[in-house]
Amino acid sequence: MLLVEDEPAVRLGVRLALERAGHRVLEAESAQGAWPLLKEAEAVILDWMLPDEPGIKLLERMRQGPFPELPVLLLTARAEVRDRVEGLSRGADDYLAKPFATEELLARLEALLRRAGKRKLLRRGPLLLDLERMEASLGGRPLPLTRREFALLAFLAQRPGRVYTREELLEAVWGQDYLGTPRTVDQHVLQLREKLGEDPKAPRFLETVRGIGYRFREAG
Amino acid sequence: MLLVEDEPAVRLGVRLALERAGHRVLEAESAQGAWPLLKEAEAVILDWMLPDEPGIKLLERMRQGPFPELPVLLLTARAEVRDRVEGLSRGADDYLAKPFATEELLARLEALLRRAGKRKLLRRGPLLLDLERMEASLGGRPLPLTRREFALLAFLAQRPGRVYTREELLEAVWGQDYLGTPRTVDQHVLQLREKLGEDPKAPRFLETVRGIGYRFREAG
DNA sequence: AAGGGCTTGACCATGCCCTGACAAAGGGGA
DNA sequence: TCCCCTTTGTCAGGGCATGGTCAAGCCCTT
Repeated sequence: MLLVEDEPAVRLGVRLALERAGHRVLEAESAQGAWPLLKEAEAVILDWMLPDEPGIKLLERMRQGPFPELPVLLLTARAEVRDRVEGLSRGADDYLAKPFATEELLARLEALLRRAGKRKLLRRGPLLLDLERMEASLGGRPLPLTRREFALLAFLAQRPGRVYTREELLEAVWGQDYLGTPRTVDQHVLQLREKLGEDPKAPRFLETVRGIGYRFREAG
Repeated sequence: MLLVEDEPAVRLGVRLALERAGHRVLEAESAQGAWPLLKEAEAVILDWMLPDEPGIKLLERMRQGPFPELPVLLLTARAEVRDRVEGLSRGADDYLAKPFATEELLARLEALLRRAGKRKLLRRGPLLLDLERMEASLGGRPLPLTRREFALLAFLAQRPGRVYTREELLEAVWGQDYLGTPRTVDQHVLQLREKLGEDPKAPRFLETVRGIGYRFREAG
């Protein structure tokens, strides 16, 4: 997620909101600074006015250049119909008028990503699972998980609050014909907890339900 | 029971198996054909690949549309973890890899229906017992119970007003081959009363019937 | 051959469960 | 009413099942 915005206060606010929502954030203060970061980005939040050139100019170069598809959300101080039309016609996928609520921003971004990538994302607080790519991130930082770990975590996170026995987990994640100790599940839970930075006393995500099994903690 | 499968041979085989097991079977060969039949179905057996669109697409539309809860068993030729994760993450309740034994199918379907329908809740005034999750709450607050405590309380709460001897409780909750003092029951009743915040003089839930045993107090 | 992922068995900490002992309460008879 | 016996409440300690953790080995991929 690339954030191109020259005003520090706005940049900080948006950045924090994005990270809270599980995005990894790159920043740039100018069109020039943004250009080399584009190839890292899945989407761009672009200010209309930038110190070196109008954001819309950058957008135009992107569209005619190597990034014809990259989702762009345009931030503008002017909310006039005229600007809106201009922005969209020049290749923005959506726009948002300042001042805006961060929730609004997040919601639009979500919609944008969904429309653009049709990627299936599973978000649980700071934890983000990209089910299509089998990639995970925590608080914006990429989280390297193995296949089993990812599959187990994704399965549990699918229904927060529901408790699964080790046998159910083995069947769902390992396959119905799997033979092996139920304790294997424990081991993977251990690995996951470590990678997730869980406090052994008060896990944020993976809870043990003594005598039964494990569950993903409900939101809140 | 709605069966969505384009290959006639498979469809026939599964259909016969389902009917032998006492299910009424609706059939569809495509996603499009399946849609209007959904509202009749108690559960869906859905092929991953269909002539008009992937079964998983249909599933997605169901989940986001009018059938967020309908149990779905996904049939897939691919048994890879990746597909499994994707399928389950998109809202399937279970999956089965082709080729499969019809017995296997029936067994899973059975489990599915049981799981779907059997979210049994037991409510006794402010006390709420979720028999599936083995979770209890009192007046809206979660009530942490151990396995034994929960089993004992749930058993007594099944029939309020009925008195059980310690021997009956031991047999029902501990198992018929259990050896041990009947006084063990007392201990667990004690624990339960404490957790339930009972007034020793006038218990709201767990009553002692002197000379006989215990009972769950009748409502009112 | 090397490396990483997966699995397993072993060992250890924790907390549940059970028990035995003692205190308290109920109930019947004089 | 008082006494005594039975029944139940309560407490604390120990055994044991359960889960956490570690390390070694297997297997697959590179």
